[in-house]
Amino acid sequence: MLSSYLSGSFRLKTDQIFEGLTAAGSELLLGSGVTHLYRKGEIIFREGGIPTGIYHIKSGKVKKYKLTPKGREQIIYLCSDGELLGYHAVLAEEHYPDTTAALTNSEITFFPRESFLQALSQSPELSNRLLKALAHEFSLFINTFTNLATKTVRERLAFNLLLLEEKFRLADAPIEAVDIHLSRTDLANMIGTAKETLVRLLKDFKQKKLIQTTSASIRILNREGIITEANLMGQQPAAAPKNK
Amino acid sequence: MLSSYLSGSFRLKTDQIFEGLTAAGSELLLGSGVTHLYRKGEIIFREGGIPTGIYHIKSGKVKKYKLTPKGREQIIYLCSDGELLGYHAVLAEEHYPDTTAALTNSEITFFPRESFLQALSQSPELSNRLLKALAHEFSLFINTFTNLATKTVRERLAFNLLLLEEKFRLADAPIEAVDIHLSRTDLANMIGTAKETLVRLLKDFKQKKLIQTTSASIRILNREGIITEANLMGQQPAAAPKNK
DNA sequence: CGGACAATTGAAGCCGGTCAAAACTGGTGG
DNA sequence: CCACCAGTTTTGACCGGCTTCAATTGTCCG
Repeated sequence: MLSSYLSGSFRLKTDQIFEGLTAAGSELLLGSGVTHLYRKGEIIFREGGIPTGIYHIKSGKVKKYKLTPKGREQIIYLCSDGELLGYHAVLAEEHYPDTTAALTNSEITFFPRESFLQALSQSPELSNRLLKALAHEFSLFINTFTNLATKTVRERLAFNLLLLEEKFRLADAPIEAVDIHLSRTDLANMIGTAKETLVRLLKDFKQKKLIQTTSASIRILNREGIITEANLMGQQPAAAPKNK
Repeated sequence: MLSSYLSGSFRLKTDQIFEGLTAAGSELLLGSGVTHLYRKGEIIFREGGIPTGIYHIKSGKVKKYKLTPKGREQIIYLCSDGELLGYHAVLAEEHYPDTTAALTNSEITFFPRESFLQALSQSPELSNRLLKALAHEFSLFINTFTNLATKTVRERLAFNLLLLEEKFRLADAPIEAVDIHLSRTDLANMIGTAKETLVRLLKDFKQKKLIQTTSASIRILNREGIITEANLMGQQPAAAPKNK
């Protein structure tokens, strides 16, 4: 149950999408990439824009978000190195549905639309991998969606801290030493709440010794406690269906 | 702006996914289908189940939902005739992320997993269509997600009424005579609120002559009014960026 | 050492959830 | 055809989680 929520849900399966592709088209694709450095805060593409290609994060972290009519950012997803960006819009032949901006300085490779589509047409394997990745993303997103719809802010915060811990964990680092490095505003916009509410909840978790905070980062001290707060399995007796 | 929210967002692009496919595999696929009648309320597949194939709705309507720990249903999407079900899980090679149940008596054709995958491997066109459909679904879902995260219940209700009006519109019927036929509970679970809240808002809309209700259906009387309630574009002056 | 921005705290009020009861509806059988 | 029952819808009352506005404190850099 719990594992089904957490496992794998911190990263999309786009990591190795280009790896080991054999068809001719994929070489063409890989050769056509241009790498560019984006500075922290820089926008990579904008909602409503016409997609001209896809992006691959070599290093760094970016946020995908949508601007609400009221001017708030709703963060939809955090991408980190290895992941692919902007291919939905190319595939769907639609404008970008969201905006992407760098959270940290990031190295990102751009592949032109045509090369991508050509590679796709010549490599059934690439096509299959993308299908699988998209379908997988979907089930993750459904989870996020349901959480948002049915959980309290406190529960969502706890849950997101667990996900973020995975996402900010360095390849070799022990899980005990993961610093979640994200501004209060961004974290609030991820969870879908106001900054102030977020701060108060963090304070509460801190007082309960569940986490440790500085203005720049958050670290989980008591994972079990956070899992309890996230209330991932509801609190009704696990195996007792109602009367009927 | 408005059109970008509404147009096309009432139905996924899976309608004609099987139409006009030429490759050998697709004939095999189509031949392998078995049609079955599901009665209102019947469950087609369950969250956590192993996907054994995909479903195609010949007639009727179904809801996709996730059961929350507290036992509530969060409805993720309504599917109507022509749409495809359950292919995400097959493609991702994962268990079903949600449950699907018939809202009305429905005729649904089942295609076994193997036939589907074989057709996919033999028909690049099918593969492309699925990619496009999935990518499109994504942008729709991002919209729904953002709405949920940032809008009030009242706004979400108004917005969903507009979408539902499209979905319940019969092929030839004028838009003025569309009856949205959905229980209060289902509608509440779609919007992500309590039945009682929903009822009170409907009452309010009714008093303002925006809609007309019976216990079994809802009809929009004043579309402009509902659009206003949905507040799709925020209310700040359209073209006046702040001071800076 | 300021200055600007981010984080925190305080206070007030409303939106929306929950519980409980009443009214209504559609379907059934006498 | 009517009375009845089960399930759904509607209404009422109450409360608590969150949002908002406003002011204070903290932090990072040039």
